Amino acid sequence: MSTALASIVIRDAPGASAESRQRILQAADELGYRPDTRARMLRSRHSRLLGVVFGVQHAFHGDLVSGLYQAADRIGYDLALSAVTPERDEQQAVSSLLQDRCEALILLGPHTSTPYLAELAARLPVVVVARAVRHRAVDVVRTADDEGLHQAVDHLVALGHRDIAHIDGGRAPGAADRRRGYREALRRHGLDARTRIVPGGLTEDDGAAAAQAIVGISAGQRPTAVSVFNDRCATGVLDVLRRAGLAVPADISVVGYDNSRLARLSHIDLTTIAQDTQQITALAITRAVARLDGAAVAHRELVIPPTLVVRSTTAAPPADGAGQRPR
Amino acid sequence: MSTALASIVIRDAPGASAESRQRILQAADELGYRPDTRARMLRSRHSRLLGVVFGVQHAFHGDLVSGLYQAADRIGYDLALSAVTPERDEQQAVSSLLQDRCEALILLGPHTSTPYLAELAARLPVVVVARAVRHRAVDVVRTADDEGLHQAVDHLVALGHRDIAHIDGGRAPGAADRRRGYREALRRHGLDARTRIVPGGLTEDDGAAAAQAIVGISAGQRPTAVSVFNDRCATGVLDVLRRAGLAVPADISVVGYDNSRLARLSHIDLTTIAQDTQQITALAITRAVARLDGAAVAHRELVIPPTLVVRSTTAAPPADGAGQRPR
DNA sequence: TTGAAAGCGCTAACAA
DNA sequence: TTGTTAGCGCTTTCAA
Repeated sequence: MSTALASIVIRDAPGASAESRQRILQAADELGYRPDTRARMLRSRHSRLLGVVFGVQHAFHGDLVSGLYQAADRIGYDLALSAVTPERDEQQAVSSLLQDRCEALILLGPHTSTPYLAELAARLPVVVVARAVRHRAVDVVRTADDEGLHQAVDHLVALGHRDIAHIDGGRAPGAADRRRGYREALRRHGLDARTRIVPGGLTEDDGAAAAQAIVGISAGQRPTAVSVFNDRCATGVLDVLRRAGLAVPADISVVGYDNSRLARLSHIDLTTIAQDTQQITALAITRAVARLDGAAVAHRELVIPPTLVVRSTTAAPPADGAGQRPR
Repeated sequence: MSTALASIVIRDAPGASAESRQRILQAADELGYRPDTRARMLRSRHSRLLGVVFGVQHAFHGDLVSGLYQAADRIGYDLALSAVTPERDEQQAVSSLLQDRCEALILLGPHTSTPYLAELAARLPVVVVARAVRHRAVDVVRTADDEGLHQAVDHLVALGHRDIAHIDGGRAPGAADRRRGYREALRRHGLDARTRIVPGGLTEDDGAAAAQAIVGISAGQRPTAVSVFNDRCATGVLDVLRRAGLAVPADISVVGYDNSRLARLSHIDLTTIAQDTQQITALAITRAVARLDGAAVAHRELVIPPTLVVRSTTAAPPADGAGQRPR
């Protein structure tokens, strides 16, 4: 039995008889043989390894990573994870993946500059997830965030709300699109004049601060509904509103964004906009592999529609119209 | 210039003149040379790579991963991350790391059986973090969880509480020790008779359910303080208590565990027991490397004392002694 | 269908 | 201090 023949069998490649196959497989099993990934990669210039950069603190990235593992597994690719932490920035995370000889990079909600991403994309295929990037060399898979806010606003308007505020995400990936979606939706409903954007952010604390501002508004002037940048921020909002004695949704409705595990918790039970993580992750993997295979790609940017998930933080505005005219 | 000389310079190994050093470094820079980690590992039988298995949904694991990166970086080791997700179990996570030819494994709060861990430890050094494992081949770095609950109970007793319940973590890593610590501390204060353990778990939902049970107790019988398995579970508890109209800490005090980012949020501001993640991660890395170097190890298990962090969810019990006698 | 031989990019041992 | 040589464990020709 030559090593070459063994190689064929182990890789499940064509060109070995059924008999040899069985014998080699059995021997391998007895010896506890494990192919050495490094040697294999060294020789075959083809690692079947996709690098993923994610934020270790982001619950939503966790959901994406789960989906990526599944999608990669289905087509026989492996994932190399590299975390962004408070002390480890995206460039460090990327550079460790490059050393691992990944074939392509998948970046979750990266904050790095477009020029840097472009430079990276010149070296290997780069797929950015959950953030818009305007550069012809960078592939993007993201949710139609403007559409998400249309749905949120439409839902609230259908419930009877006229005074809807938006707590935004500042410079976070996706924030600009969501802000724009909010503005457009209000305009479509002829509510432009009531546009109110409250500075927020990604975290619970950002939401808490924004909610303080809203609580500070006199009852007659206060919005009857708030759409919030993301679920995490929305939980901060919920907490502050309730502690200030405002009932949700009786006094004020709240809509989140992401449909993260947080939103699904029974005691939070947040109405939110769900990003289709299964599809997003599947497309990200497919796209990365398509680039590796040199396949032609029709659309550089894949924009996935989100869906509204109604839970218990939205309802009709107070019957006395507390939010619309002074009592 | 031979490749061997170049190798010496690139690795920053002794044995090259300052002049060659500079010339080679400059040439490498111009060519955009990056050493191929795989080839390097293949040759040197020594990957300087430590495998880490973590739960992608665990905020606390995120903190640990951050610390591990820092500690590994300091001694020139790299980390290979492998996530446990709802669809990817620990064994899968481990086996992908083995293929990557990691030199040692660091497992964060693993749920796998001791026999499996032992089998693993027979192949390469295994350091388990944040869970007790009784096996001579497996190293452990963990917090003195019983001590943590002593501190929580001591703090509450010092504030004047006599009726203190514990919402436990079931079969989660560390839960048994915390339960025991709670029991011991009550006994030490002569409060054995008031021992009350409420079934809980790791998640917000588990906490919410446990809190419902507490809310259901008639006011006179209700504990005036609760220590909770972890911060995540405690946030569920807080939410349900407050919604039921119980003020925290005025009516009831709550202590969490972990000092995770969650506890530090301004609107939660949870009194909690801090695990020393910096020290735990540093020791985990040190220990793994010590095993690789074949160093003698005095104590297989490193148990780190936690510290109490007092925030705003604990205070003296209600003046009317509502929790101690029927009104 | 099988085996022999070459070599992926690097490092280690040795010789010059 | 530098260069030569061999080989890590695998895959890939190519010839038998």
